[in-house]
Amino acid sequence: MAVTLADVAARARVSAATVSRVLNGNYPVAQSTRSRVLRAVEELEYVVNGPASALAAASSDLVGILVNDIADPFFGIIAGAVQAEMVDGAGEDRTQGTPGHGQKLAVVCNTGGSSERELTYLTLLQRQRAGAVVLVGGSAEETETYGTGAPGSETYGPAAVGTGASGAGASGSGPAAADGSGGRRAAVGPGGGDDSRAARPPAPGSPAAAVVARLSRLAATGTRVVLCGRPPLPVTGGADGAAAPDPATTPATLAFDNHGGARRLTEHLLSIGHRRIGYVTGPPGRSTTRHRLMGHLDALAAHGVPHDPSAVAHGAYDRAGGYDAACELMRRAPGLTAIVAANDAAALGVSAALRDAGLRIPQDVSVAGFDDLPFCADTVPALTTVRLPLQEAGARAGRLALGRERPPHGNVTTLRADLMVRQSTAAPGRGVPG
Amino acid sequence: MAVTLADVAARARVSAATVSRVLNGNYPVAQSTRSRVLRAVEELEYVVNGPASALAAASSDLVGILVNDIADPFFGIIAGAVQAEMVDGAGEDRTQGTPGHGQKLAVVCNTGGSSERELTYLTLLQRQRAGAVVLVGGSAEETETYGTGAPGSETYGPAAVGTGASGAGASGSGPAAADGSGGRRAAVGPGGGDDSRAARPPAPGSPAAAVVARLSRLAATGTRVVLCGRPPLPVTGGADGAAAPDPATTPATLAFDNHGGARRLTEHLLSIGHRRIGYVTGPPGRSTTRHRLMGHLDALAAHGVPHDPSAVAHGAYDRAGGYDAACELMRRAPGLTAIVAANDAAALGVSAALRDAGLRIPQDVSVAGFDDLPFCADTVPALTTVRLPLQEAGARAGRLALGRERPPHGNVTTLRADLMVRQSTAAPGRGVPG
DNA sequence: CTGTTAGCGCCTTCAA
DNA sequence: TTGAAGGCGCTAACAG
Repeated sequence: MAVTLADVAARARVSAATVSRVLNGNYPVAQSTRSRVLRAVEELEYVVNGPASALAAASSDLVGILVNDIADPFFGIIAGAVQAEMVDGAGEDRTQGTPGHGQKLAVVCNTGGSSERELTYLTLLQRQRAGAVVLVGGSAEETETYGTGAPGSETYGPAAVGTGASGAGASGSGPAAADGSGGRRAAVGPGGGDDSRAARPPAPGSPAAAVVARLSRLAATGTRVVLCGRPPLPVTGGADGAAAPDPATTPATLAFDNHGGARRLTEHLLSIGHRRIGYVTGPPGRSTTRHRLMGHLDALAAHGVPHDPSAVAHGAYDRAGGYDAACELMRRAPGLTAIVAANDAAALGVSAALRDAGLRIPQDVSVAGFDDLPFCADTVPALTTVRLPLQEAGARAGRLALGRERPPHGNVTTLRADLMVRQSTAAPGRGVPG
Repeated sequence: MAVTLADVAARARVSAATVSRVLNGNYPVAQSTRSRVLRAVEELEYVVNGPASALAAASSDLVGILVNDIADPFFGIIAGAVQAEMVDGAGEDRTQGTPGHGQKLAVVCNTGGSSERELTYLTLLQRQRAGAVVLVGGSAEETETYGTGAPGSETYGPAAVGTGASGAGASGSGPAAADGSGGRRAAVGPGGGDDSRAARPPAPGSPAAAVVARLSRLAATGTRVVLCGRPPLPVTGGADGAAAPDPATTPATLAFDNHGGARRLTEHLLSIGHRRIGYVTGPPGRSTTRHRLMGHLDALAAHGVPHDPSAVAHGAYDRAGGYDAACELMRRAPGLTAIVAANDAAALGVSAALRDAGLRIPQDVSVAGFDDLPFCADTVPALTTVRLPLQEAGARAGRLALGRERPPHGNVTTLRADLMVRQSTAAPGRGVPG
């Protein structure tokens, strides 16, 4: 059917082995032979058979990029940066005449944030013997205790996401203090509350646990695994061995400082006088959702502002989620003078809801987002938000996946999250009417 | 190293062939044997070797989706819809226990709109023996004659993109009437001006030509090729054979009615009284750019409004391009009462530029976009635009790629483009000051 | 229904 | 520097 190596070899009057060596450029070949082979390749329009070469070489040039939502620019920007890194980086000893040879095929897969689909794609990629896998965006977490943010919901209790100062293994510390009554963690310094701690171990048997297991196996079989905008993998193996995480098998991680960014954002609002601040969360069961909310709550606690559960509404990372959650907040938490959304898209929805209710931004109510997507500067009023270095994160993830950049000590890097104050936040106004 | 079929076979005490049959579910196997095999698969955590099976079966489950800009929601939405179709559709006779088996690995590749990178990815996909390739978004075109839109620039001359009523093979009809003096095409009925005609043939030897060639070869070797939001492939082979396009080798095409949508949008503005209408184009050398501009110009011509080349500024499909182009328009074309942008993101930039110049929308100047991305409804004021059925396009493209939907007669479907009138357009105001 | 037998196209020693 | 030969892991006839 298709042209094969043997055809090229015949035409160039050499053996298949020689053609292979020319094409892979990893072995000395006489210049004259080389050009003869190259010409035959051209004339025959030969294209390497990827599966065959992957089979023989036990490796492929596939690199998978898993994202939660491909339609969300947050992921698009990161994925684009990863891909750009792959394309640029592979141009070194390319054999001219065979375009794409030596290139990585960086492909993005859309998981919709579901661990099941994540698992499906990981399996598919493992089947293809992908050389690397980059997972972008928050990981799924258990959500049994997810409710309305009321006291007793340990999921969001400050203790569960402490600064580390409260001791290791805090996950069993119970529901206490979820209402923010404990100001004991007020001294959280900068950098003390990032997302670089390992994610909470998922329930055994859950899809999330399966993802973790499969990632370890991938890493163990030579596939580079990179986590980008995602917390480090939980330490597995709990009871049996207490085995220290093997650096070779521990995925390189680039975590955003979601917690710190959220904290600084809320601190900004507090500093300009707000006391009744509403919060619209992301979807339940996502690490990012939890980290951002915790940053917000920690800021409140640190400033002695009691946490009012009714000021937290559960939303999603999109416009509709923000809109609905804002409506709910207006209904049940009158007096709010500011609303923080878990990301920019949700903030857009919040703004729309407020406007539809006849409230002005920021004169009546302040609004803030998170991520600083490109459109933030263009909204009216321009949105106060937290800037995440998406491009940089993607580029570094790409380099890590290629092995062109050494992972940092401990395999975890935390990327800064900078406050961007714009026009959507101002001193408290009349607030949401009661 | 890794677990192989033979390992599973040994453990299940059957032959490798039987294991293969169980896994592929395409052949009868006794229930008892089947479950024994499945258990062995589980216990050994066996994962099929994709390359090996692709080699043996001479096909793979890889499907490539090529987009111009993965960070642009326009592409993200379509790509997401394509992927969703792949995931949902394959659930039929999945062998429980081997997640992902029988699934397609739909992957998106970011071309940046460059034919070179498009070619690179096509080569890579061809190497992997991808089962299908979906190309999303306008194709690259030659741009030698691209200038300031002045008369004489045949690239944008109405004749080059006629309704078909003016006879076949109109591409040589010269630069006449580019100033809109000919109202002869005023009677363009609905659906008469879509993008379903074949794209202009690229210059021989250009990367764009190479893309066309490679697509034909892919199609000829059994890879399904689908064009989505992209004009049909130009008819190749010009002089020699005049071979009628082989339906089996002609890619299925889903084209948006860019031309008609743009025309209707400008007609809307004309109908509410605008006469001095500015236009911000997309990047040069893209079919979409040309089609949309032509729709605009045709509407002007049809209404007897002379075309003023200085009212057309060349931009890009992003916010920055819109901003800069709008600034240029304000400088050189005073008196504009409306500005149409080639897409929504650019419209955002146009709006920002106008606002920065102290102009109100729509009281002073009306603004319109194209695509109707989700954020359009949330801008202030809400953006008048043209809605493209992105989800539907992606879903159908996915089904075509899977062979689950028959391509239409002639292999080309044109998707509607509906005018969405919102608050950013109104009766002419004071316009751009001179 | 199940086992046996050949390759699929390429890479990689091992010789020459 | 080049050729010959074996095998990567799986699938697809063909027998039984």
